[in-house]
Amino acid sequence: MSSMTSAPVAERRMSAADRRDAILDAASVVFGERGYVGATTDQVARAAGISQPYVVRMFGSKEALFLAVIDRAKTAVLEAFRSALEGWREEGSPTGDPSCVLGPAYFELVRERGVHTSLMQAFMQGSDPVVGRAARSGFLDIWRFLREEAGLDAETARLFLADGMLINVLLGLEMARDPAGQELLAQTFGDKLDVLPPA
Amino acid sequence: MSSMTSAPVAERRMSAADRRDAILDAASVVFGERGYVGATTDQVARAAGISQPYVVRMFGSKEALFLAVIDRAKTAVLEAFRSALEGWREEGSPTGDPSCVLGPAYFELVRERGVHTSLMQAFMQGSDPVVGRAARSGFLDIWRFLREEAGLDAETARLFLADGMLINVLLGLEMARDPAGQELLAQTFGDKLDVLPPA
DNA sequence: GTCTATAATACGATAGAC
DNA sequence: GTCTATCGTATTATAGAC
Repeated sequence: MSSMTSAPVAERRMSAADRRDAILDAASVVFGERGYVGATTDQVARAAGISQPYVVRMFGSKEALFLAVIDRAKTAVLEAFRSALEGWREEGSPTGDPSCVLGPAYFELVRERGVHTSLMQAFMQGSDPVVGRAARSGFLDIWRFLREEAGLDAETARLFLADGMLINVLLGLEMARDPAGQELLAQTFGDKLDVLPPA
Repeated sequence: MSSMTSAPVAERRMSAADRRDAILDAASVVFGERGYVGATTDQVARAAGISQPYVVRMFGSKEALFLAVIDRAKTAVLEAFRSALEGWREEGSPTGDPSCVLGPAYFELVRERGVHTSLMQAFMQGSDPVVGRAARSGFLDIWRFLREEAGLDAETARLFLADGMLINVLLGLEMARDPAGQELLAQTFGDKLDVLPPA
């Protein structure tokens, strides 16, 4: 009876791999909202429905957990970009600039909660010896993708990244909480960022 | 002999106002590097050359100190913008877009250490009830300046803000620490952001 | 105006049971 | 695979002296 359910839907016991994914899902959101230092392993544990020591046990340390979170977020961004780029190349590629398909791909990632914000929180930890190095490396991976794989020139890549950083900031600010902020969101990105955190 | 020096140059005793400014200078840098939660009042105190309890005594709480830091940073940005805009209007105003003088004004603020980064750290604390509200309010003040005082249309304001956020991120990443990062800086903003933190 | 000493708490991590 | 109990430490804030 208990062995019939195998989908990862809030079970008491999970395989280590499923549990790991569930923790990463929770951690992405919590780190994205509170930042690397501000988030506690206990908040991650509650969000994942398990005990705090188990979170630490699973990843070894808070630092290792955060590194796993930002690596997964970077991978999600790059996979979304590669998929969009491939689709664009298979089709007629109407305009000469692939950034018009990469932008929508970036917006769609907002649905996968915590991707933009956890990455951004990492970007602001440049002074941390370990996290800072990983954050720079992740940012540079995305830069290299834009320049080398997508073939954007430096100026186009800068404009694209700048828009991305503004999106990240507006999410980090939780701009939709403020009435005037909603107006700003509407004027800048239409309704694509009008997301309120569930809390 | 001791009463002859009155400039705020690392004295043992200062007027409350001078000491307050010195603490804010130190706090801007420390908060900018480590973030609101990651920075400790003790780190601020050491950077300011005084004791930790005195920092707290002076501002009441770490939260109040951070609010003072971001308010001062926002004011510095707006004053730099207003000054640049005024100069542009007094002259011939060659192009029709004031953002070409606001950009350089923003870059010059990098010399005033901690302005961009402490603001950015605040922007990523949107989920904090007190700090988040102040951060949104500060961001909206800058947005309103761009739209209403500088007269930028929504699209131009968005592009300008996006560039600003990218600048903030590259500073937060301390991109100049990485060789490949220096190359990125050179390709995107020339030598205007090639600043290494003294630490 | 500024310090030392310290209280109070929150947090990451470990030990060990089941 | 997961929990409870707990240690050690770092950090904000207060009390009180000078």
